[in-house]
Amino acid sequence: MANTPVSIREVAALAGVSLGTVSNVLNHPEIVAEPTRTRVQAAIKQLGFIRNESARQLRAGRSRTIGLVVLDVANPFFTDVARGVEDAASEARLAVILCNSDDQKAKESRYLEVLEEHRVQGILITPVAGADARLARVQRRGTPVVLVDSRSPTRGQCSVSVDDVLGGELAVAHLLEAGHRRIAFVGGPLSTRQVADRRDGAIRALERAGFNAGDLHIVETPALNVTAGQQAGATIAALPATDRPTGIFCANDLLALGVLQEMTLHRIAVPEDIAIVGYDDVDFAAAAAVPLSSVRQPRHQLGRAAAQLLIEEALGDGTHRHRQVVFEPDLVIRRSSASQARRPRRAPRARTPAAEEAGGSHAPAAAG
Amino acid sequence: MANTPVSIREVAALAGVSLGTVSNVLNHPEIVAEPTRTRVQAAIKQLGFIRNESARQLRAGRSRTIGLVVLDVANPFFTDVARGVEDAASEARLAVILCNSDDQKAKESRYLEVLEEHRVQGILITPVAGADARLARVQRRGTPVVLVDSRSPTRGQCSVSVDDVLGGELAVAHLLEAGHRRIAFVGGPLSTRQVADRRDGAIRALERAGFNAGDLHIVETPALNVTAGQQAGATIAALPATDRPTGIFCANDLLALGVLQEMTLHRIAVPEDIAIVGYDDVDFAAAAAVPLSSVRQPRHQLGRAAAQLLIEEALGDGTHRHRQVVFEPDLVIRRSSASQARRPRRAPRARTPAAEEAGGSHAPAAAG
DNA sequence: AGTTCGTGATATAACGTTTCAAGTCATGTG
DNA sequence: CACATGACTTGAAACGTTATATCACGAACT
Repeated sequence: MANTPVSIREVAALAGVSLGTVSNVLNHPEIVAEPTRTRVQAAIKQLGFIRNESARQLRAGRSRTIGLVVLDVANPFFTDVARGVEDAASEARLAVILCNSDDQKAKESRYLEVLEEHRVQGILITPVAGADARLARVQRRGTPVVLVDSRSPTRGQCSVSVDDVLGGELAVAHLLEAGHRRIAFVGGPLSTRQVADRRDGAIRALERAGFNAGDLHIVETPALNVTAGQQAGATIAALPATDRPTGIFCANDLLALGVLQEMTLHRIAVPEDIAIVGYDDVDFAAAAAVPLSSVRQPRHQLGRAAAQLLIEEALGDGTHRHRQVVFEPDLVIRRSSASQARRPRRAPRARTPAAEEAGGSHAPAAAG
Repeated sequence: MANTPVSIREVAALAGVSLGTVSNVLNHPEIVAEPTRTRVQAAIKQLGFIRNESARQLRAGRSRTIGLVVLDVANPFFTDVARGVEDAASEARLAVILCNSDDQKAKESRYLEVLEEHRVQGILITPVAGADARLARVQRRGTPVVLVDSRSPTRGQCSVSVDDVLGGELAVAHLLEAGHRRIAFVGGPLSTRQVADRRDGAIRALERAGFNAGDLHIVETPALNVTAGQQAGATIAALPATDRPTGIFCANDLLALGVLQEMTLHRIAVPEDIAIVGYDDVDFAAAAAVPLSSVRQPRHQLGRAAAQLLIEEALGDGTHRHRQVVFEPDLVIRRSSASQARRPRRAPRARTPAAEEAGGSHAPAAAG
């Protein structure tokens, strides 16, 4: 059954040439005479010869693969990044080994080892917090590293990331422009870089509009999921209508959907009473009961750019300079934050009757 | 910068032993004397030696990796499968090369080639339709193949799948038990094996309950997404209330969410007027406006089992027999199909007032 | 005819590891 | 004291490929 794979040598024997010639047919077909070439190719086909990549790599010193280490393969953010990486890699005829660190230092470390052993061209990684020393060692040994969705503190490597501060600013500037004056930020834990950045962006937007940082009503959540959003939503709904924020910026879409559901439950109309903006623009955002405005990150591009930087560093002419690429997110406006002036056509039917009942207090009171 | 990686030879020189001894420290540490071993290990550490996996593989004949080829990395079904595969693989100290065929024959073919060139231990694949011959060739050349979420027609390889017929039967049996008599199936295209199987399961449930196949109201959709669900929902909502099905089984959760939204839009209460059951139990099912009942597939287990079969075939003692493993899905009952008898506590607040208006016709008329 | 090219094909030496037969050397035995 | 016995260690031969230097040979020149 498990017949030993055919080697270049057997192909050579069948074609009646030396094994060097077969190698040439494989790698430099133009230098071998036409009749010989076809004869060799026929032999390859007949025997079902498949190159042994290990032997090839051993000779070449490095493999034709790159490693991608993400925190969670199940997260759509990373799957989109992975596709971007894969696109760029396959253009350069490189294969991608996708590794899932699960945000665990031990798993990350194990995978870095595996990737180094495979002599990958380079490693793209969203590192687990505090794994800098480990990465520096990998790099020192000669494997290029590019950080994905995190920035290098030392500038000792390339990185690609998205400007989360700008994302937060876009979201809140949009809410302010729509006339909202009492604005809340829902998200947490605030120790997460992304969450903190988005909050800072929200504050920046407020300050640019003449408000103070203290005017942002912050509802910190323990996590970034729907349940946490529901809890935050309940907290907000419990506020007296006169104090309640009229615009909510959530640190991600799952939170936003939780908040949205809780608003519906408490008969607070979205967007009439409260406008909501999420973050990430997940597939479901557009398909939610009230289509969700959201800050979209160029995830695919992020992966592609990261791979390109890596390829430039690994295969380039040695003139490579480390770069920190920062992408700009953009805001996708949907019904959840549609300004009252231009209500979407379907609204009268789409709105729950609850919205009609509570729908009187449209114009949000100015709040400082 | 890109210093050449240190080899076993340099380690040997530093430790003052032969390179064979270093290899033994690496692979059979128990046979080398304690002082020598520690000396070698110190040298390894000092030089930052990393095994060259290519050289190792070249010697060993096969690599320590397995390939996983999926139709779509962004699909949560496959990401969960991938995690299962990864779990089982890492237990066997194997790395996983994850490839995304994007349902394209050419990409699949290219990746199979790459995996064969890497001399992977074996390949786990959800094949693109009609790629059987290609796979057979791979197998003939000695690389074990295990089919994931599809069954082997020839029984020439192992396969793992989930019983979609049973899933459909569970869903519809549940609706029947809750007293529904007019039942619809929403899904398509019916040429997809999974969709057809789920429909057949629905029919089986009906027949077992004494109905005919023709009693199933089939709404075929062009795709399995939210938009298609909304369209199907609109079609159903347009039916006169007396003819309208009271129980809907959707071929996946996205469709179900679309249907759910459309019901809300038309003020048809879920589950009071119409019960909905989806398929896949995606993350969002539990978090939907009305938490969605759904048929859950053991996705993680599917991947794990597939990897285990492959490992058994590739590394086993040669007594391997091909097996077709079929998992059983199970039904997760949530509010979207809660029987009227035991309404959840929150319902009175959660239901839209529309539900009250149309809520009179609870008891569905028997239909055949 | 002898020389020089040029075109193709060949033989050979790596690449870094693992394995295995063969070697060394102290220790205990007859 | 010679010798067998272990316990380690060593050296050399693979594994399959690619690159490089070499070689054969006919054509085109002196």
